[in-house]
Amino acid sequence: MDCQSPACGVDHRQASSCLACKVRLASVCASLSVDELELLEAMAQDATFPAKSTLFSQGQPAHSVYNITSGIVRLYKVLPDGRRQIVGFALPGDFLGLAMRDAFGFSADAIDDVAACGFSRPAYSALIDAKPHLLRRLHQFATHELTLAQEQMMLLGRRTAEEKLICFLLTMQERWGKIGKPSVTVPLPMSRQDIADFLGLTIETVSRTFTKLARDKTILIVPDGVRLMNPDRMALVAAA
Amino acid sequence: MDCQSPACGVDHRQASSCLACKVRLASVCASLSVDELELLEAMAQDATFPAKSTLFSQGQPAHSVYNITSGIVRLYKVLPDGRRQIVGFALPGDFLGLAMRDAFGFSADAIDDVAACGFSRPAYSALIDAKPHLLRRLHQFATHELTLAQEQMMLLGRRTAEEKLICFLLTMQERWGKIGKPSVTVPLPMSRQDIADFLGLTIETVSRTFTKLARDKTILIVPDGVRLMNPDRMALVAAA
DNA sequence: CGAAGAATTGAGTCCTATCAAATGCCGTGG
DNA sequence: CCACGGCATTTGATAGGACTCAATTCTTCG
Repeated sequence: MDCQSPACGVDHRQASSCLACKVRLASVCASLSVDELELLEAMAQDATFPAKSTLFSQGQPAHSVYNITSGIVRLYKVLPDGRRQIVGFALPGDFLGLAMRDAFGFSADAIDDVAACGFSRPAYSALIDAKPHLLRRLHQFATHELTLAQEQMMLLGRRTAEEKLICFLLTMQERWGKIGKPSVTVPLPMSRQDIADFLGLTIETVSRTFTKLARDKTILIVPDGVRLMNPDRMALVAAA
Repeated sequence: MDCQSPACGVDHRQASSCLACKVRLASVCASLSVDELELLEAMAQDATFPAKSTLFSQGQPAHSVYNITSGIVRLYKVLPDGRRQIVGFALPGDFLGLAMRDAFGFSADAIDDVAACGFSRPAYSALIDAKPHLLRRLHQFATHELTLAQEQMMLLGRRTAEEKLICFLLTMQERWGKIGKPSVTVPLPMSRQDIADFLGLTIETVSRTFTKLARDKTILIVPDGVRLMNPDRMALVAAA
């Protein structure tokens, strides 16, 4: 893997055991057998990205794909005048490299310290050709992402600021829950600006809406997150 | 194929020749050999849907997948209170059935008269298992859809009404162009309400924006479509 | 020709954006 | 330990773009 980012710390030793990988069962790798995992380890390059560094940028040739193993990544597009839309947050277990052809269609920044399992495009292609069940798994991931994207279109196009924020918090709770941290306290490592750019709002509106929900006793704002004080009422608002 | 829709006219004869299919090369079927196409013909069910009829509804068990061969379909989600978001328009060559698990995640209506090539889920699954290159093709389609969805998120979250409409018109021009109808006159078989629900606007705003663009001499409004009088200026606005 | 639906136009309002200022939060260094 | 500087966040005041409600005009089609 030729790492594109100056911030990228490539570990040129073999990836530490895939078998022991904490996110394996939640990732695309869940479709692989023990033998295949060993094969994978030989091809994978562990990479770490410090908080606020860039994994890759929109338009850059897409040399690698990544499996996020820890940390959180923001995926975003920008217009020439600077307007930014975050198209998703990648959590541990998520795969980066579905929606790109030769060049990346969006940029990706590490929000906190991120560890990822990288594969060069050639290695990735070879792997796909050799392992149809891996392709099936990738396709499952792609269709799942597509479903999420459609849900997000509904949110962006038709929901109010308060609904947007509530849906976002419930979605994050569910996503953290799926990777082993179910709790009414939802970690929010991203900034208010990130949340705004994900929900199609301004930072001020996000802040005001947080304040309003806190006054309502719907949520409790805690350092780097929120506690959901009334998930049922929130679910009612989110109900699709 | 058990057709779910009362409006659906299933043709229980074999599909008329896939080889002669006008949209084959633009569809998922482009990945198949002549032999495989013959196999496909045996499994496919031609179906027609009159204008304004429903192909399937959100939440309904997904028994079939479809290849659109003619006409245009709107794909949309609705909230309990009636707010609607169109997540896409399916044109000839497009495949319906990527983003669903057991149930359809969105509804689909024929806008004008639609012809489709239907496959039952079991037949579809069997086909995927037997033909890895078909799966690759489907995966290509899925990632392409994902890229479009991300572009749409940018549009819905960060663009103004005028930009939304301009981007929409250019996108439709390009899509019609790809299936063999390149022209500065862009057919718009869908209603203003459909366009509004696709762009996250109201019908009034869409109408006003059309009028404004026409006054600017940027477009010329014609029956069931528009003529782009200044594609360059439009492209400048759309530039991402 | 007339009815019904679709689209346009008009007037006024509201939600969210914008501009601006104050407050809070940390990490640094005296 | 605490003052300071820089940044993120919150809060306030105002403005504006899109929405809402309402009426008119245009199409389509029996």
